[in-house]
Amino acid sequence: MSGAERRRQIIHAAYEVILDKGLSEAATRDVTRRMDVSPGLLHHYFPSWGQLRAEAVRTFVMAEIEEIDGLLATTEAYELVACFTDWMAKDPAFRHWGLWLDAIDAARRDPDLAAVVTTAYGAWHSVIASIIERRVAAGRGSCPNVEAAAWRIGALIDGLAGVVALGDVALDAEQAKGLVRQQFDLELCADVSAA
Amino acid sequence: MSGAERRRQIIHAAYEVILDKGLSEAATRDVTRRMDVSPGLLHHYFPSWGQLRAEAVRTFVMAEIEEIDGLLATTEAYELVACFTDWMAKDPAFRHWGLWLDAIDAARRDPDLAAVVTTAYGAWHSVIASIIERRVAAGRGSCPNVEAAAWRIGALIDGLAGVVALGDVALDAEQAKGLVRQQFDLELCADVSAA
DNA sequence: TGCACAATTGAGCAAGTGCTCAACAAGCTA
DNA sequence: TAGCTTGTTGAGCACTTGCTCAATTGTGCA
Repeated sequence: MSGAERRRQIIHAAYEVILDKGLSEAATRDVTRRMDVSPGLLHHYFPSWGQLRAEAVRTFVMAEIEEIDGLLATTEAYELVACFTDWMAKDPAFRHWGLWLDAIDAARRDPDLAAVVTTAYGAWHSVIASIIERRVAAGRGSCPNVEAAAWRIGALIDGLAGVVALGDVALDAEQAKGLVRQQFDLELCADVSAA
Repeated sequence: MSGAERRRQIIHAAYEVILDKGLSEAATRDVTRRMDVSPGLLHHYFPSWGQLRAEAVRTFVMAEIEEIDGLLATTEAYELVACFTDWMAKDPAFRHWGLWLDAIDAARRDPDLAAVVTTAYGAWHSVIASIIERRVAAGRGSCPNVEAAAWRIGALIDGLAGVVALGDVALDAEQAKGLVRQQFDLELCADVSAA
């Protein structure tokens, strides 16, 4: 197998392991075992587990953002919010948010991950801001401070993801969807001046 | 030293270690080393590290909630939001949110922690709901759906805590404070019907 | 065919993990 | 004083962690 292909395969296996066991409990041997290769192979391609971990998070978090970005690009303005919230809650257990929540948490102690999360956060912020801008441009509401609104919606989703992914009875994916939709409504007709 | 006192001391030491190293990296030996006692002592008081960990999180998270609850109890209605946001951002680096973010994240894989987080989340939700209710009762705004508003504000704060605690330049504590204050304004004069 | 270089192996190391357990110390009761 | 309970010790076990490295395999070029 070629070097580049193997590299990609390792990143993918690492991603799956992290999704299963969580960032902090995933181990190098989990990855090699899943690929059915020797434990040493991993370090032939990646100098350290930390770097592979960050690379795996980067690859798949950015892929998710590109996915929703592409989806929104072919969506009419009046359907943007519905499209966005549907995508957000595509898994009823919010399982695809696990990696992201893990990454935000671990980034506080891992500089490699911090860089990844910071970049992703910027992209995420842009996606939300562009939804608001397109809706305003289409004459469907006004928004006095798009930046602030985008920050609020982004943070709201992260927070909701934490509760829903908890799997408790308190809040399910559908309710979270509703709450985010209402937030868009609040932001798109509000008259609150920026601080 | 009496058993009960020693127990409390261990919980406190565990809390400090967790605050330093994070939930997933903190170890039993860190706790005993910090107390300058033998590694075995810990298991004389707690059957497992997981249970001590959950107990430490429970103790200090509930203490935080009682703190803000007590603070709000002696606050006039028109100052409630300011009091709340000041308390929320009492540390400019949001360091006191680290344990809470850690706990939410780890709770997905740790049933003991899940129970703690669920309870705390309920209390947290009540604190926010009561702020809204008291402001409405004082004639300072209306809120068509207090439950939904409280969920949104709670999740918003968790999400913002994640960004701010990241320590990046993107968003600081003061900005987070402003965003939460604006959210209260949005919720307290909005006319969005519940889903 | 032979050589070179890459990919791959797997034993193994040093460090760290939670936890056990026989032994010891200290204080209280009988 | 003797005995018992309780707090405390620390060596040690079985296991996992990331990572190393000499040895081996395999593939493509000369």
